[in-house]
Amino acid sequence: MTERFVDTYLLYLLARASSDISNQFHRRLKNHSLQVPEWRVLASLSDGDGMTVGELANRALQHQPTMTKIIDRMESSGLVQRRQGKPDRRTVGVFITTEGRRRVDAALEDAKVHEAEVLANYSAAETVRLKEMLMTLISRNEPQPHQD
Amino acid sequence: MTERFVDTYLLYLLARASSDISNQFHRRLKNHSLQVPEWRVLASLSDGDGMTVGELANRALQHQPTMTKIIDRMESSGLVQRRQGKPDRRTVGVFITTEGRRRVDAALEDAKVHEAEVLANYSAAETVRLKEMLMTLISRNEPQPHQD
DNA sequence: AATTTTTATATGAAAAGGAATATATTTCCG
DNA sequence: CGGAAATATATTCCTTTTCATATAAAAATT
Repeated sequence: MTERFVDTYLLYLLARASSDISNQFHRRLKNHSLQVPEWRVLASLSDGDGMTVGELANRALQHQPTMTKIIDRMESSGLVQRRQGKPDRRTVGVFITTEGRRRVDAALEDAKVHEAEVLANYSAAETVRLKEMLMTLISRNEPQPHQD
Repeated sequence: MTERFVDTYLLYLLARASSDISNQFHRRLKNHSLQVPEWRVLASLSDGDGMTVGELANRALQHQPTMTKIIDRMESSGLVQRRQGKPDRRTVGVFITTEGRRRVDAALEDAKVHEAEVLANYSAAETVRLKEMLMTLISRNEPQPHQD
């Protein structure tokens, strides 16, 4: 078993940790009859009062045209609703429906349980430390507004 | 700006950090005329002597049928080559070609430079600590062999 | 105020991905 | 040994994503 470049490459470690642990949870989503993009949208909408398509795309780490289509499908299946809200009439507000909320609530509980399991071997202090490191990494690497 | 569930959710922090930082690097890949899956495969193959399709799928965090198709495309464009190697004749070895190596070498240098930039504000000790935490997280959450 | 530039969302064609399954080979176990 | 189960890869069909661009509204410029 040779030592390979990617084994200590930060981007690989992040991608592998994210992928492995997310996949664990995604298997549980089946119990809630939710697809991954649906979960991401509903979780984002769960504790605010609506977001625009663009905000959702950013939150759910998707491109904007992808999010438009995800919202199309979720609107068809009654999980969310589009509604003009803001004075800026270019934006489109997306709101969770009663049915959407019903479906996401159980998944949210499951997410908290799953997170606790993942962190079961960590002390509270270690958990905080881990999350702080990730938040620092994120804030230091926020996407720059596009420029050529 | 309300505090939302996902803002402190471990899976979200991992996905966001991975996504933001990976996207930074993926923009640089264009300079090397490499697509993301091509980069992942070539980086995986760069310092060994061939891997099977299954090993590559695992390394590159892709499903096996997806990897089969990635290899199809990369073989067409001359970056890798399929070759039976092992005694187990079910497996198919994938090897980097001279052209593949030529293309990946510059990208590898760039990856190291980029990683150094991302970690510029971290001391050596902090860098080690961050990577160790990720490696621990990974080893504690390795995918279990499938069972029903 | 009219024109240009930027920003937010949507659309359409092409590419990629995913789930289920087929095929070939190997391993397991009576 | 011989058949059943398991494993590695490929294939098929269908869904989703991506890239480029269109459209509409707002902001900036003159």
